[in-house]
Amino acid sequence: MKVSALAVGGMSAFHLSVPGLIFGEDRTGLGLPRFDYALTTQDGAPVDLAFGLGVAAPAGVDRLATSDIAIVPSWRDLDGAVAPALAEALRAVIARGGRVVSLCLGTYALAGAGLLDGRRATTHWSRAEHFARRFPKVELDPAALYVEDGPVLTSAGVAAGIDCCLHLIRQIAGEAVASNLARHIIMAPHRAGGQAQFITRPMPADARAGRLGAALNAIARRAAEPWPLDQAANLAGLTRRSFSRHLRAETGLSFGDWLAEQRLSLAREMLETTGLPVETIAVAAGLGTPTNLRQHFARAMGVTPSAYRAQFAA
DNA sequence: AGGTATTACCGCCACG
DNA sequence: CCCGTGGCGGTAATAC
Repeated sequence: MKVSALAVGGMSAFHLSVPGLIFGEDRTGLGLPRFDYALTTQDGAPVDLAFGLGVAAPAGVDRLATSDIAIVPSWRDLDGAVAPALAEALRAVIARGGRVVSLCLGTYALAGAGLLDGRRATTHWSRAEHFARRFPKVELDPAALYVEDGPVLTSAGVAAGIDCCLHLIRQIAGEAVASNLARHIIMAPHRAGGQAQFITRPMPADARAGRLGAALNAIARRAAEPWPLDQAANLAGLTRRSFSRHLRAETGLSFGDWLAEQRLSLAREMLETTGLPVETIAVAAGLGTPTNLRQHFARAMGVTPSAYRAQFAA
């Protein structure tokens, strides 16, 4: 699978590193496929990034155009037009059945290329107002971590960009592999796209640090069991009020939503890797009844469990 | 597909 | 005073 990221002059190397972290390194040991990953620039010439870093030997837009996944990790000229060659390359990716992904301000490039007209998208919150004014035809969701609409996937700040790339990995290689990779790069197991750009900590240090993090890990590991709020709070050594508050500050979610997310993750994994009936999976994932499972699936994923299974198998 | 019982959520405020 | 905490309780959501 061919994956390319576009570097533009003056951008931060940090943004540009995100796709490389996910697609550029050999992660076959974690169950990922081997990606053919490369950096590109618009004219194929080297560019200088911010802070004295640079890209020495990039490929050109033709490489971008023929990729399965084309990623634009940032963008600099927020008021200028997108070069026709780049716009054409991005459109070509979609025309060939590939996917175009933006991180952070990269959404400007996709919008400028006309890829987002009539579609839902997100970008960094600090530019939401400006973006909305410039691209009124784009349905901007300034609060989301990432938004998927057809072949186009857009995301918020850098940390959300990692969530977004993990989302791609989940679609490519499945829930188990994606969680594995998330653990490996010390991210929270996975944050759903819909919520919470405005959390206090973009890189959730809940990764095994602190009482809250430790408790959440323990609960996530046994998410299928019943977890009354008081019991969960107790495990963290907090009152229910403080527990709820900290959890929201950390993840942007209420405990109920957070727990449902963990259970959905279990359910997805079982749908992907087993042939068990939906009823069994609902019980085994802690979601109780198939009706309940279907409801959560519809809300979070927009598909029924069986459709998800079929889609994943394909 | 609707009704009910249970639980969670979160604004508010007093406290240290 | 500032700020995190913990309890209260009306309202909302959830599960079945």
